[in-house]
Amino acid sequence: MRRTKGEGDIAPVLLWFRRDLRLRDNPSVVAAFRSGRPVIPVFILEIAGPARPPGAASLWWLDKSLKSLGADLAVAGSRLVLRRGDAGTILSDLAAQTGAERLIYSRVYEPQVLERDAALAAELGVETEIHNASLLLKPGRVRTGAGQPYSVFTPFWRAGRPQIGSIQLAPAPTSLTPPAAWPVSETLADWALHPTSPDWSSDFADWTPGEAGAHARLHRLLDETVAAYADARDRPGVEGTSRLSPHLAWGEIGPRQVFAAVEALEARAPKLAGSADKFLAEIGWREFNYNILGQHPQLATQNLKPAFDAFPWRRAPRQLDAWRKGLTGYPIVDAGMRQLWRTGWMHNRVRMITASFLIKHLLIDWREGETWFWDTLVDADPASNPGGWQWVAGSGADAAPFFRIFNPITQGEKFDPNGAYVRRWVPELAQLPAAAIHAPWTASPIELAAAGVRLGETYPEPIVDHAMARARALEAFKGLGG
DNA sequence: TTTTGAGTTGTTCGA
DNA sequence: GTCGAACAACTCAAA
Repeated sequence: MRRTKGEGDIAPVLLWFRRDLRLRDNPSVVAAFRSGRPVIPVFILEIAGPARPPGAASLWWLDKSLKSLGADLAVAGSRLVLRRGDAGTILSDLAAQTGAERLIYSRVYEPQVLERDAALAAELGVETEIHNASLLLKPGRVRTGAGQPYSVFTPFWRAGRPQIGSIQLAPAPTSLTPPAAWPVSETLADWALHPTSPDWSSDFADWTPGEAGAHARLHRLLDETVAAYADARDRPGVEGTSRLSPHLAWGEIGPRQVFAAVEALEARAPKLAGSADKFLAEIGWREFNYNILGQHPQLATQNLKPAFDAFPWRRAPRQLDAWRKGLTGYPIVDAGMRQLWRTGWMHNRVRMITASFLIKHLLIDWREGETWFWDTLVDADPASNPGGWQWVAGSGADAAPFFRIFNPITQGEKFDPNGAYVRRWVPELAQLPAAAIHAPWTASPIELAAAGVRLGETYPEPIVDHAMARARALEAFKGLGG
């Protein structure tokens, strides 16, 4: 039903939340607040939109994040209107119902979404105001001396970081003017984003989706993690990483906020700068991957290097299944895959090991792994996830050379020396001595018996032999062109 | 235009 | 045990 505007009515603005689920330093929120008009915040769950559909773990996160945003908006005297369906139709209906004359939102930097949004803005018949809430450097902005986009990380970041300039963070508005009447909203319960029968999310409890949880992680990073980041980030058995990735993925915190906070810390504590720069480079990789995605919209499905199109990937459903379930017989691989399944997240070092194992030891198409990660990671990101997989495969930008094949045994011994990570996620091996925990088949029968391990029964034998697999991969990848 | 140095994260082998 | 070289060749980016 169309509301009739009376004398003195001020047309409200529609504030469309997307992957910017925060109030602090959100340019769209600031713009809506400064408009001086009533604000109607809305989130639209697009079932068949242009965006890559979020996986199950991402939807688990979204459920909590929207709840948190709704609560934060309530404190500001506002609400979050939830709708499901086609964004164009819903926004058009909302504008008609509420008399809104302006739509404010932040870009989603997936090329297909950018394209649809441009068409949507043209068709909607209301003024649109578009902001960047999720990147430090807009894709395509950083250029080489010859005016080309970068495809190698190090020169990209060397050139891009100084272009970020000084950052003035915007606070959250204390209040948002409500409209005279609220449009109808669906409920999160309607959407059923939280899994049931079975609820596989019982071990996701360490996460606190939402803006407050994001800032708690940031403060922990600044107070504790950054100082030892350079080394500790490689130790999966230690809390050495920021764990900001899922918060960044949904925009509960923006890279500007993280970058500014870490740079401020570097200024206060120059001794930390080396370690902190290592962390900032990870933020840089996120930027870099969005830069690549902007140039290659099919990053998740097409090899960046066409030479890989001819690669003879193996079809090995049972091995793929063993990989997904964490039953490969290589403890560090299995620990990673189980951590992913149980918690929706995997340590970065172990992501490389498990990805390398799938691609190089099993010769299974990187897209199989990318798809699995997309569905199971709470931080699944449309740029970073395919970018990372293509990097490991060697088909991507600035990719790893083909002969870099991670040895799952030595990687385990090097980065999980006492086996804490394996013991936690592969409990059937927990009683093995450290010397054998990354290669249980090397343990003596006495050690195995004492640890209650029966290879092939309580824990699998390796599904491939490392030396054979390495030689096979070198042969297969040889001559693909680096 | 040509040249040059460099390139996220490794492994293995032989001295 | 430690160390350096080989593992290929290519492409990028800047001088």
